[in-house]
Amino acid sequence: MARAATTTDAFNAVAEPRRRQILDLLRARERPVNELVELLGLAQPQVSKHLRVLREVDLVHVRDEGRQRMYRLNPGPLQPIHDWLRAYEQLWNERFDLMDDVLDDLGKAETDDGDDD
Amino acid sequence: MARAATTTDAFNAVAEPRRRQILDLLRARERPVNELVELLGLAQPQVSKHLRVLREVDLVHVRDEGRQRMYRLNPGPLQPIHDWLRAYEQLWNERFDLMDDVLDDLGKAETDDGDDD
DNA sequence: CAATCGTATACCCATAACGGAATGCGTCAA
DNA sequence: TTGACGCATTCCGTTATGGGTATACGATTG
Repeated sequence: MARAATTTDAFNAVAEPRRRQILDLLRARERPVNELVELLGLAQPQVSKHLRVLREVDLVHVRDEGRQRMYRLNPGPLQPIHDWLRAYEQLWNERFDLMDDVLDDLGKAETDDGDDD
Repeated sequence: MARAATTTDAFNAVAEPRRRQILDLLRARERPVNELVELLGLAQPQVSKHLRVLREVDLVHVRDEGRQRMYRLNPGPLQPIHDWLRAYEQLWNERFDLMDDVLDDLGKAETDDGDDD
């Protein structure tokens, strides 16, 4: 088996920096492929391919406008990532990092008061 | 070029579901590889390999305890992901999704009543 | 109608992931 | 010391990525 497809979910889709850039650019407003190509400094086919991935995980919506295709951000699928991170958020915000040192100490002290061994 | 290495950053490392599971398990407390193997139902080598990736992006710390290796969560590297998502968080919390429908309608109606074009 | 623009797709290549299986290596027990 | 345990590493095969380049396709223009 290989790595999970980039189109599996937002986690995989967003692991690619260029695709994050694209989403960042679309946060301001919808844009045609053309414009993304210039802003990213990538070749047009690569941009189209990244957009395809983003489309497949529903992170962007497309709208036909003449011969242009306007891409618009759809942030919804990012929410699961945020939800998953929520449980970790407190771990670095609080003083839980102090527990780091405590655990380290315990690890070194080990069987200080235990008669089990 | 291939996909960026899983050890490039936390984004890539946590794109893999199993690795997210491992982190979830380590959130409760530090655990030996052994225990993760049982809880995940994976073969031991695969778990060790996932742990290697997590180590390389510094999402876990290891501590030697006899012939066991205790793995402990280090949530810090997750923060950049959270930071990146912060800009999007408001987009799904607010009523911005209403704008979705409006824009969709505009896209379909297009030049229905507009002589702009 | 032909020519051109804006995009998407097809193809090629180099790279590496992930799982499986075998093995290496340090630690502890008898 | 020999053997068992806990874990890491190596090799294998399959799969798909992401960039490059060429091309196909619909829409607009002349």
